[in-house]
Amino acid sequence: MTLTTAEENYLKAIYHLSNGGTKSVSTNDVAAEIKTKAASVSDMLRKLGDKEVIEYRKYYGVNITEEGKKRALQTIRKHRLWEVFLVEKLQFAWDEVHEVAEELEHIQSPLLIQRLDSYLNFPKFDPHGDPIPDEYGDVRARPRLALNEMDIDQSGQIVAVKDSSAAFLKYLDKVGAYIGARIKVLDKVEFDGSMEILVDQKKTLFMSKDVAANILAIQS
Amino acid sequence: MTLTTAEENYLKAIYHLSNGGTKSVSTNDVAAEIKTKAASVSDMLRKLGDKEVIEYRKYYGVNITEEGKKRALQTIRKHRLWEVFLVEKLQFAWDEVHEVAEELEHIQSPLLIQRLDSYLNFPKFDPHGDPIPDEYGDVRARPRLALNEMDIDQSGQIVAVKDSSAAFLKYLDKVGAYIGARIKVLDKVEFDGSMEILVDQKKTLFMSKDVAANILAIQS
DNA sequence: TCTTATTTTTAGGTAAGACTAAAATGCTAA
DNA sequence: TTAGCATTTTAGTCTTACCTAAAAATAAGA
Repeated sequence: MTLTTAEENYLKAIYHLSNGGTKSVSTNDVAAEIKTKAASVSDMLRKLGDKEVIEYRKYYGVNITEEGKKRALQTIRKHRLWEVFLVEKLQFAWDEVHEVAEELEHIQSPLLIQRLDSYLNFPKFDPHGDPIPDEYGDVRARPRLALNEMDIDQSGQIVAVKDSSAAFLKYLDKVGAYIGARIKVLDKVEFDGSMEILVDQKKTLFMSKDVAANILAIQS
Repeated sequence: MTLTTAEENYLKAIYHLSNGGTKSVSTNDVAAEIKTKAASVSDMLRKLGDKEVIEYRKYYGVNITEEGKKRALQTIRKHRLWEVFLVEKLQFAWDEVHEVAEELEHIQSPLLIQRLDSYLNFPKFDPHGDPIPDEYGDVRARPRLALNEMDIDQSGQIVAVKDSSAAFLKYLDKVGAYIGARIKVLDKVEFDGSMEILVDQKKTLFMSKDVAANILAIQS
């Protein structure tokens, strides 16, 4: 049973909103995520329920099924592999890749994805630091913490951002932060939570608590 | 003004059937090419006429306009660049690329195509030997002739096939011929037009006139 | 030229995926 | 426990792209 592009997009949205399938999701939430109207979502939920990728009880929101989770992860895998391709091979900036990957992820060809994966050397993370599921939908997540949770003198590496809006990504680029950057916490201001961060052992960066909370790192 | 995927496919079909815009095309021909019904084609022709990419006179078939030609060539350019990518970078066989390229050609991103072109080193021909239009729609064609038109002792290089059906491509692969192969005509049998061809200075190949007529080469 | 055969178009219908407006359901606070 | 509000669903349209069947236009042969 195959899914249309629209169905794949709904399923992906439900997967994300449900936190990887751990909680149920309301019609309105899906509508907001997909930027469509609740009435359209109701229609689609009935269809996805029929296809058994979600469990749908009218008026009570949806839960994603195991099959649905698998499908969503396939789409996410394709999206993230294309992002790696765009950044590593075609020199896209990491704030330019999302829209194009959103189209590319719907190309139907298992062979294509297999070959792309191999061509990119089986990457485990996309340019935003998000993990790439393997072809069975397994994800090997790294423990991460937000920068504002790190203590003074701790070192690590930026691996992801929470808010990956173009605006925030642009801001990071401008101040010289990026996924993969090696960082060290030089100082934390008690009363407002703002921080002083050493980037790549040379540049010093000041950031508000809000910004720090949006940046995820692994410790080292 | 943008075209939908279906509209792009119709336009491409009309471009091909009209021999690059040199003759007009009938509704039935388009229906056969697209594998749809004449009634659906009539609908679409009206729409494409409104968008001024074709000139449509009811009951008299269509002619592609300059704007339409430009659009069709853009799509062909994208298709062929993706084919090069699939064969050169992802190790696809040349009889496996068509379907996937058919999907990839509809991805909307001028930047993507520009970067892909550059990444592939601005190829001028696709894996089937067909020329890749530049971003303005210009094509630099090489003079080619069918193998059966070549004389004994003439040398050249296979650059394309007329019938690029999977069956024919598979057959060529099996006998050891391919786009790019250096060839020399060793013998031509008068009464049935069959030929003996030396491939890559080592392998000798017998082929019927029909097969030879399907293989295009440049002389050297 | 007129009748027939072929091609093409129109008319009317379907399915997907969106929409608006209205009805139904569930939740909460009095 | 029920009135009112928020959420969700249903009903009815719209557009795109397809379909079949029937009508109209063109082309061809006697």
